[in-house]
Amino acid sequence: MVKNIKRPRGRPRTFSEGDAIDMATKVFWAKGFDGTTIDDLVEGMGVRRPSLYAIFGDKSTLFMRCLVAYRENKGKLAEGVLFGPNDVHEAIRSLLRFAVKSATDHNSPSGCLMICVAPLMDDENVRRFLATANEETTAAVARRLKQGIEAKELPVDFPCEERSRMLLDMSRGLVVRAKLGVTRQKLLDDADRAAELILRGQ
Amino acid sequence: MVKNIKRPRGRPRTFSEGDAIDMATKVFWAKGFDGTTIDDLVEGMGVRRPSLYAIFGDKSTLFMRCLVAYRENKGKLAEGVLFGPNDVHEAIRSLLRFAVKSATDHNSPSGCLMICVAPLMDDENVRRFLATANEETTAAVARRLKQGIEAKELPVDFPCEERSRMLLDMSRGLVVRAKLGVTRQKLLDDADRAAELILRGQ
DNA sequence: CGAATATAATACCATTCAGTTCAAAAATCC
DNA sequence: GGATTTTTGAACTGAATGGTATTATATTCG
Repeated sequence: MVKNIKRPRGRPRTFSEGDAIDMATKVFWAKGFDGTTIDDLVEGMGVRRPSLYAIFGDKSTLFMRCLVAYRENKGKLAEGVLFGPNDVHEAIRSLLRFAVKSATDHNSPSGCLMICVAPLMDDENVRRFLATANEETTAAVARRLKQGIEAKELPVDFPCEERSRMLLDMSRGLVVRAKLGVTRQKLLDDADRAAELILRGQ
Repeated sequence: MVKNIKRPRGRPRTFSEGDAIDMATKVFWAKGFDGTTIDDLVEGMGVRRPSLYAIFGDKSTLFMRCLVAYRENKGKLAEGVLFGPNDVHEAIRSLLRFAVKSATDHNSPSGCLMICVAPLMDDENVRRFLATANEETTAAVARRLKQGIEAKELPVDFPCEERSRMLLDMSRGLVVRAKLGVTRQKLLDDADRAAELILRGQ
């Protein structure tokens, strides 16, 4: 029963909506919002101008969709790493390494859409989204650290909230350096040392 | 002898070159390179279009001048803090606090030109400048940490280079959060804790 | 097959943009 | 005072940009 998806009425699309969003994301990620033209998007997404406007709305609306999809993708992967089977030390180390790998992946632009691109935008929706995402991510990392306390992997007085903020600040710093062209290997080494310091304090 | 500055030949300028660069810097800092139009600069700098082009060159050239001036200004201030009369712990703490204060100053845009704006630019000169600045700043902080070892304020085996990179990554994270709208007070508290952790490992 | 529907493809439009031209104005030099 | 120099001020230009209108094409439904 593969043919369960009933074809819609009119002429079929030549692209998948999800793929198009992913491609648009890469364009914005590489060039920034203001640096991206509609023609860049048309070329990058493989979607013609009128279809682009009809299906995704204007440039700001499209960016917002990209941002939401980006956070969902990266968030799921990060959560998998953070709440996987590893102990807390390995989980945190892997989280920082994941940030570095994502920011230095040669199959996508360097840096991070939510750190290097979106914060510069003059858009209330974007601002709110980023602020909320920051709070939620901080809370998630803090939750994982608390689990580490419960598992006796961290001292009972470990300052989870504070160290969670530090971890995320650290990852932002590593990601910005990735954007500056520092190599993946150097950043991965620094990520390991940062995890070590933040968790064990040495 | 105040009148020692001989007036140049033609019609006098209605602006100071240095002030104009400072104002242009604020415009780029707030809106990003691609988000800034020449009209924004004309309005922000108080310099008319033809004068702007005649004196400062095109938009990219002007940006580069702003970037150099920005680094010189902030760099001098940061150096004063870092190599001032304080012990190494206070110096490092003050350095992080300086970054936070600069990124949350209500008299200038939030964030940092060299962290939030310039890395996004597709310009080889800018890239080289940022990479060099990063290396030089890392080296300067490491030098200050080594002085701390010599002054017996840090253990002899203190990993100066590594911790210097961590400190700067941390400051980048704090600055990005400033751009997201986190309050100065919260960031200052986190800066204090970060300095504590990075220097004393707890 | 013919009507209906949805996308593709092309061309178009008004606006904005980076950068320029040129006459008028304000100063110094001789 | 007249020539010279430099900036100002306003208007101009060609290209690029965000967004749209229109027609052609591919598909389903009856």
